[in-house]
Amino acid sequence: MSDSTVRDTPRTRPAKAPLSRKAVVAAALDLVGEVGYSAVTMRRVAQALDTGPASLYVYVADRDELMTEVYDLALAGVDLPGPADGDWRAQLELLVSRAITTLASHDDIALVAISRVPTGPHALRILEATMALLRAGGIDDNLCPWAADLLDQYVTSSALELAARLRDQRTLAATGSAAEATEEAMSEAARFELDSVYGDLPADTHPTIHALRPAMTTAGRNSHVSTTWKLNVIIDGLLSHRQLP
Amino acid sequence: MSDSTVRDTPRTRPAKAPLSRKAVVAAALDLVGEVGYSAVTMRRVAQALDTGPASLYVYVADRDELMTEVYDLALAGVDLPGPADGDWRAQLELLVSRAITTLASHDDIALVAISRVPTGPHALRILEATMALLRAGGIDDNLCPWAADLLDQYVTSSALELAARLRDQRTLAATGSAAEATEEAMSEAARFELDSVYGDLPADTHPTIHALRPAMTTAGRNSHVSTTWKLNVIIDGLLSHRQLP
DNA sequence: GCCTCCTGACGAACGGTGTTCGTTACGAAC
DNA sequence: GTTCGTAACGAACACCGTTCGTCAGGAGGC
Repeated sequence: MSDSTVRDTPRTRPAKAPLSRKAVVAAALDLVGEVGYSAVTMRRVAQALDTGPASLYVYVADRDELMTEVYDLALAGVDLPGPADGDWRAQLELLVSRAITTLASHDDIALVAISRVPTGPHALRILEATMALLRAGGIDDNLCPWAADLLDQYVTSSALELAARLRDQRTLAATGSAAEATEEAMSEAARFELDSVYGDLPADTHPTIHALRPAMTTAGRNSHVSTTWKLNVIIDGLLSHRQLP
Repeated sequence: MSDSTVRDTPRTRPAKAPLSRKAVVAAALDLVGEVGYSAVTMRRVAQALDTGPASLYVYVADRDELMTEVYDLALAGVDLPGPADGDWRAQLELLVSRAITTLASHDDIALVAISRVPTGPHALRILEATMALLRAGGIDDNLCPWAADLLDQYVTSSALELAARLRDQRTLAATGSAAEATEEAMSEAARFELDSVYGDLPADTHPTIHALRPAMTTAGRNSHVSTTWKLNVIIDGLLSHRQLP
């Protein structure tokens, strides 16, 4: 960028680690964290690797395949709980919340899992651990796949919800001058916006929303406590459907 | 396209109903059903209305706003259950499954609801009905918003899963020569693909998946029975968390 | 009746996207 | 030393969302 005395021909470039599938995927994952999922373009990935977009297609079929790999690499950051973390239920809750926070820390990468059943090595590693915990909890063998699928749906959608919240927080922190952009302040802003929507609703057509309006906003959608509450709802539901009908 | 004798100037065009926000949104919704969510471009919407892309921006701020409107219009197709449909639980199950199938019939339109809390009139109509049913089921007032949020997460993610399955079915029906593209055959194909993934897994690193392999595939991921099972799991979980902790 | 003004319509263009093609240049094998 | 397969890449294609400046046609004032 600055070395204007030396021509920046490919020959004068410093080291330039050779391209590889792993390097491409790793660069894309970093970029997802920096600029966001939808802003990760083939051109930007190439630029980060100091090459042109066409060069990426040697290692990756298309953007879809690249993002599928990025998704699995993101899941590599999820540590599996062990016996030291408590009984099966405590471990399952820990695994699920770790998966959610890890995925959400990479923006909307969970979008990859929404139309596809992930089959990458780390996705399978987590699926294995999930089903082992479910079996330990006494879920019927024939129901374990469904239960794991339900938990996966919950993980994916919660990760996307959390990612959207973090993104809002970040953009608000960037534009907000001096006002705190803490979770508190942010929730307050979102709460206010939603509250005005619910507040404008006529009481005769939407009586329940009207009556529950205080609860709708003070509860704080998407807060940590609501997330754990929802997960406990699902696990208890699973326990009451332990056996085949 | 064919009338080559008459110049197709704007002046010679037949009727051309005047543009309007409703007309734009309706055209976009139709297009979503025909070509799929991601293929609905401003240019295609404009073409369907026999105009240019720039003309749309008089009625719609950008593609995001258009799709948000399309989402709510899609929800207009969801009929609310009534007392004739059974008790609160039967009605809630009916409402949720109707929402899922309706959304999924418009491809990936549910993507709109994933980063945003929908606040359109029909979304609010359905939220009102959902919370009323939850209250009828004895869910604590302070928990109703969380419960509704959980159900909404389930609806959205299930709609996207179902939409992906319908899309696969359609493309398979288009390419498949004479082979039946029934749900059975399709499931079979997807099952085979997944089965090979699970089958290649070494038993020592993934013992649970290995042991449960028959259940993982015969169960038929995403089948109707698994969907209703999952919904029942959630509702029973909600019932066991009726009261504030 | 005429003129002005305003607003919906839209052609053209900008900057970006994913992807492909044809050509290089380099390293290994013979 | 020559050949050859292939990674690298510059250029281009067909699109995309969006904006700008122009144009036409109807409403309102004189």
